Amino acid sequence: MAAVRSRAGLDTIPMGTEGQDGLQSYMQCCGQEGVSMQKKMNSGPGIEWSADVSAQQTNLSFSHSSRVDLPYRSPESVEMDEIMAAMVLTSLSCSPVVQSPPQRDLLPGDMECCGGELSDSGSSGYWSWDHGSVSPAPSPSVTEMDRSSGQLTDEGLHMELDQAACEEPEARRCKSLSRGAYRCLWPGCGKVLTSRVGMKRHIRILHLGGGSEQSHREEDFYYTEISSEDEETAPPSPAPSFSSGAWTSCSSTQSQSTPGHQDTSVQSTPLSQSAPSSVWQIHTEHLYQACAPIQVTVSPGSPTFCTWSLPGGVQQKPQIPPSRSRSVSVGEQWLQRNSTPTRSQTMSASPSRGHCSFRKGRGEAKKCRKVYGVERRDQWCTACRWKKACQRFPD
DNA sequence: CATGCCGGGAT
DNA sequence: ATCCCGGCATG
Repeated sequence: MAAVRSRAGLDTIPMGTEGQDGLQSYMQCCGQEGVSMQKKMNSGPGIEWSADVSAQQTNLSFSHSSRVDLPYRSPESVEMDEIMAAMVLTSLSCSPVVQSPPQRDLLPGDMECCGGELSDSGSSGYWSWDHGSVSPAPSPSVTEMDRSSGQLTDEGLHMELDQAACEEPEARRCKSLSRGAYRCLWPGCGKVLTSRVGMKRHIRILHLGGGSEQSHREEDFYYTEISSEDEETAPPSPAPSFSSGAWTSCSSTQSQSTPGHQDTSVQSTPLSQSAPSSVWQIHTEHLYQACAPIQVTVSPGSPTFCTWSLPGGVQQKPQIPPSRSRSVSVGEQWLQRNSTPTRSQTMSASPSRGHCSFRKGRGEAKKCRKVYGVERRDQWCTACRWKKACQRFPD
């Protein structure tokens, strides 16, 4: 979500109000483009530069994306002049080679650890069962970002994530919301730390050489945040996903084919996985439909894809009261071995439960009403009593 | 018209 | 979640 928002929202604009934070990343990401920018702003002879502006801005918004939501704000606000000065400084000292490379990377580590959190995010409603992996809607945005921001270069990212993870509480706080890493942009450095403070210190000591007041501010301009908040929503496992993009996000390396193609392919192979979910959903919509017969059929009946365990919700209650007459049990048995399998498969074919309300013509099977008659309505199956599709004598 | 059951409301 | 019913489709 955040990614999407930020993508569109050109968060870089409000740099004046954001202070250093906004600016810093702005610069880092833009590399030499920053130069053109500042030149222009300084009311220079911008003819030569003006051409860049548009392109630059687009780039900007992209690379900068993940910063927006950072709760962390540098307390001090900086004057425009100061910012400009810093920009010049940075742009001059940084070679394009160093700046251009990795803009935003996927941290494999981060991706792994996000699985747990998601798994329990079950919610009410139909998809309660595997929600964690299905729901992460934001994932598509990740995909887009990846594509748009060029290649994923992991160089250096792996370096200090572990050690730095325990650096500063403050950084932790930030991390909790936007698990970011910070990459040093100093020419030839590229060091990555997970803590902002740590990164500052790194820059101050190693690159700025000392702890002068001046450098205190400047270090902000020499690192960029590599946010991984995007990835954290990506499903770690090959879970079924109906929203295109989820798979892409967690398989940036394995999925080489074009996105367009994937959409279709999802229907074939992954469908085998995703389909059941829809089946569950459909069958559980009304408990009376998900009762004994269907239950029995679905879980063991389709070994192909139903290896997963059913959630408690699907466990049906003993639907048929003990007081059932003989004919009742017969009907159920018949039902169990006949209709249900066909039914479930048919339904699974339709991915969306939405309007699969094709009314099958009136079946030949006698329903409870006919069998027992209205006068013995209490012997009907619950579905029939509720004027639902008869579950005892399905068609 | 009788029947089957979807869609939706009530609790 | 459970129960019920209006109303439509079908034969």
